[in-house]
Formats: sequence, C-alpha cells, structure tokens
Amino acid sequence: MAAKSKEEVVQEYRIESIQEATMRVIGRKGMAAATMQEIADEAGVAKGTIYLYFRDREELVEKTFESAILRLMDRVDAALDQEIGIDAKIRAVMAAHVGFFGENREFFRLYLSLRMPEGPATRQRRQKQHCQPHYRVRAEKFAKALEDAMDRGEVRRGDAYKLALFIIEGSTAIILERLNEDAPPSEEVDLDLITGLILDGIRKRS
Amino acid sequence: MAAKSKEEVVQEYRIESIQEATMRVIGRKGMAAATMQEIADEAGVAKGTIYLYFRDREELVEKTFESAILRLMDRVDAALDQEIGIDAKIRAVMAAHVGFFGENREFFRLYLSLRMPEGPATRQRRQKQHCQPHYRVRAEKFAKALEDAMDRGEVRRGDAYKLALFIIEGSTAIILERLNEDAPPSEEVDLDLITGLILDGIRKRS
DNA sequence: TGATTCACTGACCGTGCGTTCAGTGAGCTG
DNA sequence: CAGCTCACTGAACGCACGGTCAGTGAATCA
Repeated sequence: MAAKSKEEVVQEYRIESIQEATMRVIGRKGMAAATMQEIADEAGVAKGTIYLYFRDREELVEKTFESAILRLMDRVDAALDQEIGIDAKIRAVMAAHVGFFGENREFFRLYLSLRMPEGPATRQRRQKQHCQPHYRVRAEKFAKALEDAMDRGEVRRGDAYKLALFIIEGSTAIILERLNEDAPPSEEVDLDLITGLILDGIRKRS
Repeated sequence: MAAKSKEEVVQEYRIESIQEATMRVIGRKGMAAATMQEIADEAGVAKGTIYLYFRDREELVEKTFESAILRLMDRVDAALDQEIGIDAKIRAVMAAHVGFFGENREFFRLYLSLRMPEGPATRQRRQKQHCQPHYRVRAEKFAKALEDAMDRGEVRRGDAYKLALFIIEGSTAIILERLNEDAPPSEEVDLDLITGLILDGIRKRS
C-alpha cells in the first residue's frame, strides 16, 4: 500500500508550497521579473531551500507549469470523453477552460509566457520539449473531436487542427478579458458567446 | 518644403537600422534574451550609439514596436474604411494581418511579447500606456465595424468587443501556425478557413 | 591647414540576478 | 544525555546585463 513516510509528506508539502508561491509571484510580477528571492519569501523558506527540490530556476518553472497544466488537461479530457453531441462538447471544453482559469488566476500569466519559447536556441529547444507539447496535445485532442464530428456529419469538413487552434486561442482572449474586467458577466453569458460564434458564426440568418 | 538636411537623413537611417536590428534580435532570441550588445552588433554600431537615439532599452523596444504596429494599423484601417459588406471587410482585415506578418516575421515575437504586460507595477503601467492601446484600439475599430454590420442587419447582435477580441486572437494563432509551417498553404486557403468560421461557424447545415 | 566640432566608440561601472556551500540547530539514536 | 544527522539557512560569489562617459578621428569651418 501507499503509506507515506513523514519525510515524504513534508517533502510533498514543501514542493507544493514552493510551486504555489512560484505561480503567485509570476502572476503578480510576470515571468521575467519573478526572482528566486521573492518566490522563496512568498513560500516562507530560504532561497537555498528551493534548490534542494529543484535543480535550477528553469526546472522550477517547468515543473510548476506542468503540474498545473495537467490539472487543466484532466478537466478538458473529461469534457472531451463524454458521449455527447459536438455542441455540448464544445461548450464543455470551453467551460473547463473558463472555470479552470477563473479558479487559477495566478497561473494564467505563466501559461501565456510559456506558449512562446524565450531565450537562446538551447533554452528554446528545452521549452519546446517540455511545455509546448501540452499545448499541442490539447489542440490535437480537440481537433480529433472536431474530426469525429465531421465524420458524423455534425460539422463541415475543414482543417480541424487549425480550427482547434483558432478556437482555443480565441477563447484565451475572452478569458483574459474576463480576468481583467471588474465585474465579469456570468460564465454562461461568455460561454454562449463563444459557442454561438464557433457553431453558427456571426452572420444573421433570415 | 520638407528638404532634409544630410544630418537628418543619416539620423533617420541610424534609427531605422537600430530598430530593424532590434526586431531581428528579438525575433531570434525572444524579448527577455535580446541584449543591447547583440542588438548593437546586429545593427553594426557600438552599444553606446544606441543611447544617442534612445533613452534606454525600454524606449528602444517601445518605439520599435510602435513604428511597426502603426504600419499594421494603416493596412487594417484601409481595410475597414472600404465601403463593402461585412463579409469582404472581415476578409480584408484578416488578409491585412496575414500579409503584414508574413512580410514582417521578425516583428511577430515582439508583437506577442508586448500584448501581456511584464515586470513590476510601474513598468506595467508604462507598457499599458504605450503598447496595449494599439491592441485595444485595433480591437475597438474592428468591434465598431461589427456593430455597424449589426445595425444593418448583416450580423447577429452580441458583444461586439468580445467578438472582435476572439477573432483577432484566433487569427493570431493561425498566423503563428503559418509562420511555423514548413510549407504553409496559400493565404487564400487560410483566409477562407478563418472567414468561413467567423461568418458561418462550423456547424454543418442541411 | 590648423582649429573645432560632434557622432561614434567600447572599456568600464554598479546592480541584481541565479546559484553555492559552510554553518546551524532541531530531532533522532544508542 | 552525548553524538550524530540532515533539512534548512542566508551571506557570499560570479557573472552578465543595462547604462555611462572620456576619448577619438573624420568632417567641417575659418
């Protein structure tokens, strides 16, 4: 059985605290301006302690990103795996995104920063290997759902992957706007907007 | 008349060279990893020379962004000012974006970096004042065009600003994908995809 | 042609970062 | 209770960056 020793428990707790602190600081200051010192202060540990659990800053950010994005992926997968029509499925996927980022506001900055690789070529390659796949995989899964709907005749044929990219990125803009608004409308209103646009477009029908 | 003295000409040339170098280096290394030294080398001048024309790194980046985004805005404005139906107008706006970024690949990284403010509060405020307005203004102009179309009954009523954000951001994803593709399809194909989605959605009609 | 100017240079400086590691002390051990 | 262990600490280090400014020499002037 999976009984955890006291050491394991305290280790996991430390790792979690540090990762949460990392997200909060990056959420507040932005990727570039988030320093190890401030992350350590925020987590209530010494700077050196972080290096007991993470090799360097890069690994810290990477692991922090990964553990959060996996939670998002779980929700999206749950939405995609349901046996429902494409209408409901798209709405569910969008609801998963809006809900997740609503609950994890601090993560949003980190999420935006890591979509676009930074730094010299070597760093970029490493980021491409670790962070972009999550983005790409999510887009591919969504594209797969669109293709299935095309096969079933629910959706017009077209480049499903590019459609998926468009939709995911477009919703990101709406989510960003929601997070900046003082009094965002209920999630339903924005979900209706998004799904309405995706499914039926903006053209008025007679 | 506007005869330029020799000094003015050489000044303009310097400024242009430095700004072009800035875009190339940021395009290659990313915003954070682009150093003044490398920009200077790329422009073929000494580091100190840059500071004769720009107060500091921040102003350099800001001005570089501004002069490029204004060129984009000109194209978009031209597309929006035409007296044509909303179908053609949307296509023209999208064509302006795709075309511009196709011709100014190096600028794309800079563009993506400056959408989301970085750094501590003071820096963020300055960026909000200088860079975000261009983004917001573009979205508002596009939203205005959508509202006009709503008034004319061409488009269903809805939150025009959020629709504009969704559309602009979604197209950005397609453009990014185009820039990464080894052999992107002709612009027409992607423009059809985008305008088709926006106007009529993805749902198959009987 | 000697004097003057000034755009340009690049070695230098201070700062602030990520990273290290000798030291500390709470808690376990025998 | 003496000795030991080891997770944790934070001062110190090296480095790379943005920014400075005394110096240089080509172009201009008188």
